[in-house]
Amino acid sequence: MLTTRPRGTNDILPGEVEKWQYLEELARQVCREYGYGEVRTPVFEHTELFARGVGETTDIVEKEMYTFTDRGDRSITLRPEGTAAAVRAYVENKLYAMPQPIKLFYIGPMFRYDRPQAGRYRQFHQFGVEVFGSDSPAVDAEVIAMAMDIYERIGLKDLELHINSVGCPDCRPILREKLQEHFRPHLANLCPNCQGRFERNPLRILDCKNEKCQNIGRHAPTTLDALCAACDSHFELVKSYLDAVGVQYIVDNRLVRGLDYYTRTAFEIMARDIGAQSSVGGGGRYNGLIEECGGPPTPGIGFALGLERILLTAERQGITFPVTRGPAVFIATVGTEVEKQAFTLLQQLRRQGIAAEKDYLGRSLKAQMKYAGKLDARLVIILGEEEVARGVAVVRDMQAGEQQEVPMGGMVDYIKAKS
RNA sequence: GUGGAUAUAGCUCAGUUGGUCAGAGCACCAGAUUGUGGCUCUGGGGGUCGUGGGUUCGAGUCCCAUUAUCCACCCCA
Repeated sequence: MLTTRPRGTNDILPGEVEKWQYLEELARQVCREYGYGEVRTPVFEHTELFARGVGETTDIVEKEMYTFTDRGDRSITLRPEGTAAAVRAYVENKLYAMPQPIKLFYIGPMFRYDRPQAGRYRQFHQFGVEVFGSDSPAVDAEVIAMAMDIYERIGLKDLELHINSVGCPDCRPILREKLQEHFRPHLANLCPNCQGRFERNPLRILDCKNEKCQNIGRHAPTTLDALCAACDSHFELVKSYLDAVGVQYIVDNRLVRGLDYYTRTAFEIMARDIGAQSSVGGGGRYNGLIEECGGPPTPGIGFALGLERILLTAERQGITFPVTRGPAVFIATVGTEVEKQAFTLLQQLRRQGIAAEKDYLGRSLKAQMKYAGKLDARLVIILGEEEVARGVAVVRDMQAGEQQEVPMGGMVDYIKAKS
């Protein structure tokens, strides 16, 4: 155990971490353009926040949270998602008193106690945004378009955007009743899971993957059949805004997401070829959540993208990220006499903003050259006792395979000019 | 929480019906004119065969347990 990481977690090492940095920077850039400010909240919160915010009956709260009691006897939970904490921060810091809407983004680790499999980990990373304080369908469209924009800039292909409207507190009870009416005669034939959902949240029976449930639900009324006039027109406007900017979508009237807080717009983005866990992102509107969490009645909407799954999709699709290059300069030495000069030169170069490296294992010149090649250094400065005595050093261009003598006094300037 | 598969050098894997089976390729290190990389050649280091039991004269090779990984269910990112 001493040398194995906890189940479902990952080390991201040099070589891999550059992809993460690239992704994160891309997301931050898009946020700048769309006007979203970063919020950094704790990775743990009071358990109660998630129980109330995410929903007591969700799988996340019922069986997937990393919950523990701290030394002060408080129940603490490692955040399983980002929205609840963002809402808490909005309320606690009274951001509702600022000019609305408030547009935030976050990026960081989330924790869920699941059985790991392809694209699913116990510690995983999400990038997400939240907009508080506007119920405009244009905001729904902005948020969805932004997510799609990010995928597109990464270069992901063949993604499917599914959208739906799950109604509001006015129309959902009506749908709920209609659904129960439809499923009641077949109650005994539903899967055990859905039998429980019948009372708690009949909406969820609609997107159950169980074959029997799907058959029974085939002719059930869908979310869109019961929308009230306000929700219906909201949904129509969202679609028209998406149409206006050319965002392709599939209306999926069986899409019901697993978190209880969604109202009206719900959406999910799926990728092919990354296994069963095909969702690379999702989100929706949550007009009741902020009030539920103790804030003033405030509409909100957001999405979250799974970074591991994005990276997995990119890998499967053969998408390459900008590669990081090796050091501009490698300083090789011959003889112990020149070590100090090499070290001094190394630091001078670095202070000029030039990535420079040297050997620290006492390697032979041949081995140093080989090592420099492995590091993908562009130039190698060879400090030989003979040349140094004459005040010069050899600079070798590794790509061209050519080298020449350069006076030590002008070395930094020479390298600067070359790199 | 349920089911299936896998677990041999840093990596990818061979290892026949249990008896030189502890190997290969790559990687790493060193040499091939005692001051020069990328190709080639030669040599070298490195593994309690996931862990713990058991069967057997003898087990990577069979059995059980355990841990981990992978895949799927469930759920979601």
